[in-house]
Amino acid sequence: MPPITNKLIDGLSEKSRSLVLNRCKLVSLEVGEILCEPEQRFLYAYFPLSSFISLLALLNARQTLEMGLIGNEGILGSTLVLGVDRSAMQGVVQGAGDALRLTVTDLRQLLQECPDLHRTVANYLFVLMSQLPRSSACIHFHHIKARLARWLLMSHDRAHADHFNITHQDIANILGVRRSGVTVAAGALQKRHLINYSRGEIEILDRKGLEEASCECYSAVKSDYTQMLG
Amino acid sequence: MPPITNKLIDGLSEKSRSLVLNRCKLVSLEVGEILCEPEQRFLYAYFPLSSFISLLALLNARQTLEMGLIGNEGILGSTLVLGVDRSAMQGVVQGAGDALRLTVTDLRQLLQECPDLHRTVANYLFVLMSQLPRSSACIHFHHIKARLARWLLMSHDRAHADHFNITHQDIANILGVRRSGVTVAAGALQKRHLINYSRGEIEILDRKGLEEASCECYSAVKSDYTQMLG
DNA sequence: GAATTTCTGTGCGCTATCGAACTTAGTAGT
DNA sequence: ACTACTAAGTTCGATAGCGCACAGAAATTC
Repeated sequence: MPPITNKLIDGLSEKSRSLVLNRCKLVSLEVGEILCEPEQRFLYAYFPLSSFISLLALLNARQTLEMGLIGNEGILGSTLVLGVDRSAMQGVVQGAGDALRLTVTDLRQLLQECPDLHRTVANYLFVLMSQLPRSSACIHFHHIKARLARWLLMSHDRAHADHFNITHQDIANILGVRRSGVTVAAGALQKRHLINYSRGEIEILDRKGLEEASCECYSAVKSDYTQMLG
Repeated sequence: MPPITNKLIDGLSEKSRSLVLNRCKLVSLEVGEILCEPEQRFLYAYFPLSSFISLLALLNARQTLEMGLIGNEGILGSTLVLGVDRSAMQGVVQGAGDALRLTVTDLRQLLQECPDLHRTVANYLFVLMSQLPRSSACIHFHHIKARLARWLLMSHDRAHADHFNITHQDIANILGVRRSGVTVAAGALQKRHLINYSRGEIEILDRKGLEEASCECYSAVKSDYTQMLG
């Protein structure tokens, strides 16, 4: 199995890539670690490798909603291309694993030094914000089962493994629904042998089937991404 | 009554302001005019004056959702600071009136020439995208009546008048609900003497009352804006 | 191995909203 | 003045998801 790299970094010129990698520190992220808080300044940017990060909108303690996922196809902290070192959402580690960490000041400097890095991060930010309207519409118009299937597919892509750990309660916070609503939806997917789970461990059995159970939003967002970032 | 100006332009240095205004053309926008389509390139950016513009997420012909409003506090086309001349959403004129129009190429050049314009538009784009998670959560968790009250307040701010024109059907498309759902919600607000309407003309009678009927999202977004852009 | 905590399954009544239809009331056209 | 149209009011059954509560099952702690 080849080592997992970050696709944004992979796409850079050799020169930029080495400049970036020189400033990066390999860190290992734990599930639940909070990397940035809405409205507040952040100190580090992260290029996920095997880890992935969830972007949550927090309305209050009980009402939360995931607006995006960042895996090794992206970067947490892309708002720095706008010169803003604040995040609009909470960034919390959803999948444990490695990431490359940069300080905000280093990334600021690199964005000036490497035009291709600037271009890449700007494009990524645009893709990320383009997803938000789609996510909103999906959350509003689509049913829990379809949304759950979509979320499982997105996580599967970023987890680089057929199984990952998360409880129904955590999924409920991500989808903005009741825990028992997730149990019912997940039970339906399991009955169809699309997934398998027990006590916080989910296994993906049938991607094709999940894609059918999911709304079109999964493939729509995915093709948006490839169109913009190859 | 003083003439309505654009606040982003007002905040620029004299030099930048005149550079910008030299490239602008005063245009008058009609309700329903479509200024940009999702995914597609746009040719002009707009600084609304007395007009205002709705940003719609289009899931399909029947399912639409407003994600933001741009009045004289903003600009349509802010993604150009990312070097991207595509919009993530559909921009459609919601309030008739004037706007200052710029070509994409002119704005591109101005963003390079005027650092303060670049800073301003970058900040505005950040505020705009910060609103999206809040809007999503609001759409998902809050009731139609509160969302309608919020929308009326936001439109009132940008219409610079106590009455404006829109039908229940159009509001339904904005809120992503049935037309008759809007009728019921609007009827309740009218019964409380907060608004008055008939056949596509809405009058705001009691702002304070509307603020109470609305969710906290109205004031939250407003204070976000002033914090970032003064 | 007993006690406690965490995760999951399930049931029940409730409510906001839906989809669809039909009615009433203004407005505009000729 | 008659017609046609568009906007708004209202009803009705259906339903997805809610809030809440409780119970079983697996893991963890002591």
